[in-house]
Amino acid sequence: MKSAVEPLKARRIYLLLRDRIVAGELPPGRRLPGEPVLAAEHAVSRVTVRRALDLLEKEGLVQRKAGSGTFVHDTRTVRPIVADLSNVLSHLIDMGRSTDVKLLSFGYGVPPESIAESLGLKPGERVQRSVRVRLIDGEPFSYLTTHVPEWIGLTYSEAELAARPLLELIERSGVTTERATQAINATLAGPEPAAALDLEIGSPLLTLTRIVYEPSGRGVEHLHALYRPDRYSFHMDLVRTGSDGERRWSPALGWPRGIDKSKADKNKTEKNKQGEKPTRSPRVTKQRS
Amino acid sequence: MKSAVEPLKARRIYLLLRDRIVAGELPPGRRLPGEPVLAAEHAVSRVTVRRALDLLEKEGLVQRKAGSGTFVHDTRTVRPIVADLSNVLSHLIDMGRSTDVKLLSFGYGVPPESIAESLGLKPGERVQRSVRVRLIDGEPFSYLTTHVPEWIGLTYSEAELAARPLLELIERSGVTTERATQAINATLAGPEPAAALDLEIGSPLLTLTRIVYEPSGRGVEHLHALYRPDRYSFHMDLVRTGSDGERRWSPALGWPRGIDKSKADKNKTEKNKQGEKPTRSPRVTKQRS
DNA sequence: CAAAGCTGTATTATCCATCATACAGGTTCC
DNA sequence: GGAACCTGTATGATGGATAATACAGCTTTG
Repeated sequence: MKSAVEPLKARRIYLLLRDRIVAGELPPGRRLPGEPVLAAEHAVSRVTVRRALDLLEKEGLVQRKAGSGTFVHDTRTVRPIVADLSNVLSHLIDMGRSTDVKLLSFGYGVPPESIAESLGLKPGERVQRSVRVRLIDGEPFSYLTTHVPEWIGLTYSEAELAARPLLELIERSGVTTERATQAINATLAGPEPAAALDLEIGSPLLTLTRIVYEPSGRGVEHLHALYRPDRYSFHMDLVRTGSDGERRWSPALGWPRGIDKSKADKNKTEKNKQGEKPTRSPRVTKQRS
Repeated sequence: MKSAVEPLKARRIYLLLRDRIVAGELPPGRRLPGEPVLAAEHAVSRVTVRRALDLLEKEGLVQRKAGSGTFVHDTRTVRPIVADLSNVLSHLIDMGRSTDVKLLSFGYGVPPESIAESLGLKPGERVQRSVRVRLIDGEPFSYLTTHVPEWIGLTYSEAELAARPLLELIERSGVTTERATQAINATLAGPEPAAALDLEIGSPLLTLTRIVYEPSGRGVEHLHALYRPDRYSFHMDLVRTGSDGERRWSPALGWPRGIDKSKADKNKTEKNKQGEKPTRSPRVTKQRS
């Protein structure tokens, strides 16, 4: 029979420790149990424990000091970018950080059936396919694969795609975009995304699949996005709506400053809990839409 | 030099093939290249290729026929549950499927600092912590860790928690919930979640962290949820809003019918469940005939 | 300073995933 | 039927991950 492919022991221990760290069970600054102790606890050799700690260190979750110990790193310094549901990078703009785009692949052809179906294409209809990587401060954080019907794709050049948001190019071509559906999920990094995102194969990735429709109902863009979870995540504010019978959460439409708030608030609710009016975040929009 | 912990080759090839399948490059029904061909392509032995195919088969992505070949399975029969952003299982209700809850852990204590901070607790303030697993049709799909201030948690019993939604219990206690923030991300399964969700360690998971606030701004619930991506995903409809200068996507509040339709075709295959009981697969390491 | 920790590093032995190969049995097609 | 595929299964050889052990150098503590 097959012996199921089991993760390496080092990886096992890495995941275990990582969980305890991100769960807060091991708070920032705390010293981890010594390597011999960990080795005994998990019934592995010290070499294996060190491999696990190597991984944690490479991810910036712990910091090792020779002769002293291994300490949980203050992760607050390494925060992921925050995006709202519209995929707008919230405080990216405020902070004036720059994003670059690298175009990995560009071409035309007949798409796989699943894409054709979701775009509502006629059999054999051609699309433009592109693969892009987006970087922030030189570090890659997203891997985008897009499919656009050929008749739209032909209205802009390869260089334009690398320079401007795709949706802007689509709208410039005269198409009106009105409706979209998107799904968020998780997956593991295959070889190409892993290489492009500077990750190891098998790393976790956040996925977003979005299909944009024009009013007639035809699809005009199919986006498959992969995000590094340590550099990107989706945030949103919810408000309780509906009358008593059918209560549920709805996305807050007031504007995002939500995440920053949830963080700024914590200090506030503690110290001065008089209802200070939430300061309208100064919309310093760098105009990047 | 440290030889970095590299994923097993079998896993590598598994991920590669999986990507090509879900991307639609290998459409349902298509025969995969033969095992010897795959082995040559990836410069590995046939045994390793088989291990990769074993994984794909176990996930239902391919179907093997002795003497004939390995075929891409029609994945449309194995679709994840769909939830909107409010975390409401959309057509789950329509279809009359049942969800059960298993309570894995229940107790009171002082939470880790990161939780206390996000709930806005006073130092040393106690919380109720619970870990639950949610199942659909007997299969686990989510692993929920919740922290609730003690004064709220004491208003209901352990049994009630296992039977009713937590938020309902909180509101029953007299607390009004008004606002919440949530973040969606991805991670790898550690030992406990993996066991509870019937997954291998290192499987990808979708995460949702939600903090619910009462009007005064105090946190009343901290939820950390892990979802199996093959059984759960977030979907939403977006509409293009805003005037010309500042166009963006907003969540559509009207009801999703787009996604439901794509799934409405329930070609129930007979391959659903064999009589085998999934309780505990005896880890057969070696077997000689 | 000295003792007791700790991390960093090296060595050798063992175990397991992978390799290379061979063969059995089913399916497809001529 | 029979050739040419395919998957299923078994074998021994090999290499990399892990184990067990030892020691060096640093930090903290008394």
